[in-house]
Amino acid sequence: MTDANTALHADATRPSRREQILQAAAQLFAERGSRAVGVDDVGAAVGVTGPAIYRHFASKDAMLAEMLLRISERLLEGGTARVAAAGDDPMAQLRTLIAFQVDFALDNPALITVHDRDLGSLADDDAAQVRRLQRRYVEVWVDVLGRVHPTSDAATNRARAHAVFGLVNSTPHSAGRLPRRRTAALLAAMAEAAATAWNVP
Amino acid sequence: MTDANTALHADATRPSRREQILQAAAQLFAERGSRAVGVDDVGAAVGVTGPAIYRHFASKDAMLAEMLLRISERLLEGGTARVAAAGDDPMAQLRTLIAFQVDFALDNPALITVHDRDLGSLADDDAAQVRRLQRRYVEVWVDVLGRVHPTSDAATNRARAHAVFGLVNSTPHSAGRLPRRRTAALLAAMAEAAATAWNVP
DNA sequence: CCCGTTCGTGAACCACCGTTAACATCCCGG
DNA sequence: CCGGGATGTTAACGGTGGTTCACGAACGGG
Repeated sequence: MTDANTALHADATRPSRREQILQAAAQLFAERGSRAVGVDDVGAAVGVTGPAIYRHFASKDAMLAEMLLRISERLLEGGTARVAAAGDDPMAQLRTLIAFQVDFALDNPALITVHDRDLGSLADDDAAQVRRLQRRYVEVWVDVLGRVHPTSDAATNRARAHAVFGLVNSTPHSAGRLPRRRTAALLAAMAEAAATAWNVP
Repeated sequence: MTDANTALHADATRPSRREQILQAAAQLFAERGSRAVGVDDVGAAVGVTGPAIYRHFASKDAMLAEMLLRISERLLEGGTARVAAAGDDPMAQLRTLIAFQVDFALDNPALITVHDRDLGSLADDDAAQVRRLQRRYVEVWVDVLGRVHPTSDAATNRARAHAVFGLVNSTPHSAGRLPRRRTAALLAAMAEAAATAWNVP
């Protein structure tokens, strides 16, 4: 009871502190790398001292784990939902997937950065779980790409998917210099051109 | 004299130990991140103890600095050389640039990984110098892209360049699963398609 | 043959950082 | 009004890891 009540209480009246911490930590982790960021830094970013964090997270690693798990879940969930809502046309599915990934990357450049930089700083089981989710998300892309390129094998389409991710996830390197609308349109056009490139073995 | 002799001696008869260390360190840094790798790890990877490294490098940071500086220099140098040797045709220039970047990324996935993950772990002046080199390399691309897309402004072409880098530098995520030739061809085709995508503001 | 340089080792030093413990404060429900 | 849980604070502990030091061995040239 205490457990459920606590959780409810925390999640209902307090989307605050815990989320604040996660968000601030994501920002700091993206800027300097999780290992270079101290617990005190994260605390300071939300106006508390370092050890206060342990009232909300079991450990620094648990913070990172929850962060990465959430990202992977959001991507997988959003990706499958978009594809499901896109009808049967493979190109339409591809375009929604691209739009989804572009939006996510533009909305959360910090999460994108942390997502593929600090996976290695995770405990083995957490890392494995994140990788499972990532793999499933990649498979969503591979399925769609497989319908766009019926003659390519899965390995090729996996490489294609990773290449498109790399393209879209370049936002942390080029963000802010261009108005968001233009960046989104540019990335979407480039991603579609890359994903549908035809003169390939 | 001592200095010159030492340097000559070291570089002539000994492309060995120092280079070994840099290479092993690059590998380890790419796998776990520079901050997660101890000097003992690097030493062990080349068959010596940790402190032995200080016979070859002033500090762990100096190692990383030299590593990143070399990468940036090789990219800038190679890129400018290729463009210069490619004649006046913008598309030919773009294709050599792409081929160059693809080859580099496939030959040195570890360096690619470290290059944009551990820049933040560098002393301010070293980081600034690396960034200067990076920027000049990007400008090489921006110039070429500017001739391919005469109606786009420089900011757009910078975003384009970063997107292409992201695409090509996805090799660490998808390497090994496909034969190198096929990966190279695929990435080159995708990169060219992305770089020349036309339906853009 | 011996001196100095190079390269390496093992031990010790020291700073940093994640984590825990002990103690305050605030606030809400009975 | 009062007791307990949630939330913080400061101080301290302990491990890790970069760096330095004092010393040894190989080795090439005068």
